[in-house]
Order: sequence, then structure tokens, then C-alpha cells
Amino acid sequence: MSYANDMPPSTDTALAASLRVAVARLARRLRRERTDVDLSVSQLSALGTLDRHGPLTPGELAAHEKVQPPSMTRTVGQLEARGLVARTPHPTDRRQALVAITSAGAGLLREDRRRREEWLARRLRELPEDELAVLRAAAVVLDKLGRA
Amino acid sequence: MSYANDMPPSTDTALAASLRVAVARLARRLRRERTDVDLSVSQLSALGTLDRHGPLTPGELAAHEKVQPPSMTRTVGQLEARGLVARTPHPTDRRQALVAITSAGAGLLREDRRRREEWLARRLRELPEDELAVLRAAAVVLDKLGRA
DNA sequence: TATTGTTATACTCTATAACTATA
DNA sequence: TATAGTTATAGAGTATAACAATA
Repeated sequence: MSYANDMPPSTDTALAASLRVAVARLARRLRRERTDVDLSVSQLSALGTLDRHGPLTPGELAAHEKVQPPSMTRTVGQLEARGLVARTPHPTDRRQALVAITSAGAGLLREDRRRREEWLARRLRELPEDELAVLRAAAVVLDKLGRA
Repeated sequence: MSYANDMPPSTDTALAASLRVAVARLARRLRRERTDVDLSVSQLSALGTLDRHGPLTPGELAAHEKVQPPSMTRTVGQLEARGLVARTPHPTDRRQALVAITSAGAGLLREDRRRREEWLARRLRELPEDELAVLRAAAVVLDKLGRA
């Protein structure tokens, strides 16, 4: 069975099938362009969460990442050892700590995004204008679907 | 910095940025709809490869999945124990074996795809016709990008 | 006494090295 | 002698249980 896709799909079910495959494949292709930085998936994900949400306690970060606190102890320790995050004392509760991304950590994420977007931008420059117009309109709809 | 996205992007770089985020988010959302079947990522991936490519030797399968042969020995053993794949003797070389997906394994994958496509089809039914038209056209272009 | 975070320990997944069977 | 696959063993990553510090 092949998912090749040369004609626009005609029904909602067919559209769902072809869209699912196309989105999954492009997402996989984009991941391949990741900076080959020596960080595990968990480390990269935790770093991204700190970048988006700002400083969090280890417990909050563990909840966000859906891992148990001891796992996050380890992950934060590794990121801290590489200077990508820093701990500061919690202002009111001395049991807790606040973990924040450092400028080195933020720079690493920025570079990683830049690389993948650069790859995609190069591919876009190879497309005819009518296909770009389709993608410009689709970006808005796909974004809405992803938030559903 | 926010990636919210209410207006169509105007430049190629901006389109690359918003498209990357939208595609990654929708792919993540679709993964959440996976059947909660008790298979590891490696097991599911190997099963999918056998489904797409037909019977393979353990060595070929390991190469496809970019893991070392001993890891695939383990993965195939687990899938075999659950009746999702079966080994048959290689027709000409008694050192090798051929691993094939069983009907139970193929059914499991079919059900998993069905669930995710059903979720997406439901979301599509909530969209106005002009947005569906955009997605129908976009599915073709996204598919092409993913193959780049 | 309850909560936050860490340390101790076990399990899963993957890897490299050593081994067995067949070519 | 070379190749396909497995078994033995070790290194990450995550989990649960037990512990220390603070509220």
C-alpha cells in the first residue's frame, strides 16, 4: 500500500488520510535537520519548555514534561553542567528552586530553529508562486488544527 | 516569543517559520491520538517498516531502522512473542531468516491509523468549505516537501 | 504532618564484544 | 575465512521507594 499523493483528495476521509501522512512525513523530515547537538530528547524538550514558559521549579518542569521528579533532577543536572540552565533560590520557599534557561541555552535553541527553518525556506524558494500561496493560506489552518 | 498565527505570513522566511511550527504541532497532536497499545516506539516503527516493505531479514530490518543487529534481535523477539510478526526460513540461506508482519500485526497498524485519521476527519468536518479547499491543495504540496 | 527535591536502586532500551552456525 | 544472527554484558534514561530539608 502506498501513500503517494499526486491528486488532491476528494472526500473528508481521504483528505484526513493524505493530510496525516503528509504532515507526519514533513515533520520527520524537519527533525532530520536538527543541529547535531549532543543533547538527549528529554534534555532538548525540557530546555524548550523553559524557553517558552520562563523559569519553573523542578517539580513544575517535571509535570510539564510528564516525567517523575527524580528523572527531572537528573535532566536539570545535566543541563546545568553544560551551562544551558541555571538554578536560583526560590524567593519565598527554601525547599524549592527556580530553574531558568541561560543565554547559552536560548542561543542553542535559536540556532536549532534557524537551521530547520533555513532548510524549509530553501525548499520553498523552489516552489512556484501558486503553491506558495496555497501554503501561506494552509499555515493558518494547520495551526488552528494543531491547537484543537 | 509566541508562534500564534492569525494572519497569513508575507515572506518566504516568515512562511518557513510559521509552517514549521504548525506542522510540528499538528504532528504532535496526531501522535497523541495513537491507540494506547503497549508497544515501544522501536517496536511500532519496526512493525510499520515490515508493513510497508514486506518481509525482511533481521539484518535488513536493523539497517532500515538504523539500529544495531542485537537490538533488532530483541525487538523482533518481542513482536514475535505477541504474534505481530512471524519468522520463516530464508529460501536459499539457512543463516538468515525472513521476518514478516502477521495479520494481527497489520490489523493493529490499521486500527492505529484509523483512530488518528478519524480524529482528523472530525476536526475537518468543523471547518468551512474554503479552508477545506486550502487543505486539499496543501496536502499535495506538503507531501512533495516531505519527500524533498 | 505534608510537601519539595534528592539519593538509592531496578528495569528497559540500545550499544559493543564474543560466540555459533552456515556459506 | 567471511557473514548472519544470537548471547553476554555495559551504558543511558526513566521509574518507584526511601530519605533530608523546609513549610
